Amino acid sequence: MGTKQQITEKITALLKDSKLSVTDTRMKILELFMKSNGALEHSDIETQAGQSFDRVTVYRTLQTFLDKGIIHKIPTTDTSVRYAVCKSECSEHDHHDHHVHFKCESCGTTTCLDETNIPEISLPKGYAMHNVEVVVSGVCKTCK
Amino acid sequence: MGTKQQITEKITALLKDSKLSVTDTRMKILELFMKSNGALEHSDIETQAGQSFDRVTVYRTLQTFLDKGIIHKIPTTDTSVRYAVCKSECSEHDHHDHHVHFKCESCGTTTCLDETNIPEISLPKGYAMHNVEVVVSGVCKTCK
DNA sequence: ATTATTTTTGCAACATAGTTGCATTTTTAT
DNA sequence: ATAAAAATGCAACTATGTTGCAAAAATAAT
Repeated sequence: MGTKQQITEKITALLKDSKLSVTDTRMKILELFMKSNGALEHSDIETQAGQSFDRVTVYRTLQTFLDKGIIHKIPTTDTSVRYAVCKSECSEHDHHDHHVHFKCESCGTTTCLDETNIPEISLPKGYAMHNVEVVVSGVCKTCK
Repeated sequence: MGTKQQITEKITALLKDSKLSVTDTRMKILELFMKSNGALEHSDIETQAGQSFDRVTVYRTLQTFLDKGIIHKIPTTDTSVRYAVCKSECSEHDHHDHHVHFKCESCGTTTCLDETNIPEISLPKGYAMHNVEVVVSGVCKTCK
């Protein structure tokens, strides 16, 4: 995991690589993502960060991270929007998260199963495929 | 597709099979689903039905249909919730929609590709799978 | 067919989620 | 150290979803 300072350095580097200003909000939110073993939604961030920053700032920060390919959204069947940090292969203009997302019905956590590949899906004639999202629900390793 | 009256009879039968009272709202909303070739979200229903019924009634009707296995939700990466009618194999207690959902980036329509099966996905050790959701995005047959 | 019971609907009020404009503050560049 | 650019916080607003309760409609019983 690394020391507090190592994480700080890593986050700073990530922001600079993405040509983003290094601000307290961005640092703290990225830190939350790094620490968390699952995906976060807006409300998680507000809760876990205390009352330290404005709702609007959180919305804008998440949007910025999305734009830069630092985080990605995970599809859900409710109104929540879940975000997770992207693997290094993702970039601003070449965004792909071809891994399986797993939602645990017991603890509610959503995680990215980075090792688990998505098998080929053959669409009917006439359909062009750009992206595939897979969300598996069940019981995770920890809850079992 | 059938005449107006045939559709009405079909919908009435569907409601009675699900042990639901036959009401104007439920008839009209189910008719919208039947007519639509794609998934609908709450706002679509309110728009397409005119101002004829209350927001709250629409929410409650959709929830009822979900409970009875008449419709199912489709995962999205935004805050919208999309619904589509279930195939006949679905029932109240045995709900499964093991087909691929396709979201067209051009026309925005989400459709169920009932013929397209979801391939096996092997999860890491320790994970138990209950359900799989697949959403493919790209360009649909019509828009191509 | 009429009435009684149950269910559904619509309204009001509320709660949560997300957006926009603008002034102030912070960050970065000079 | 200062100027320019970017990010933040606040206020106000829009959209989305929920709950309780009384009125209306649908089903069941007589």
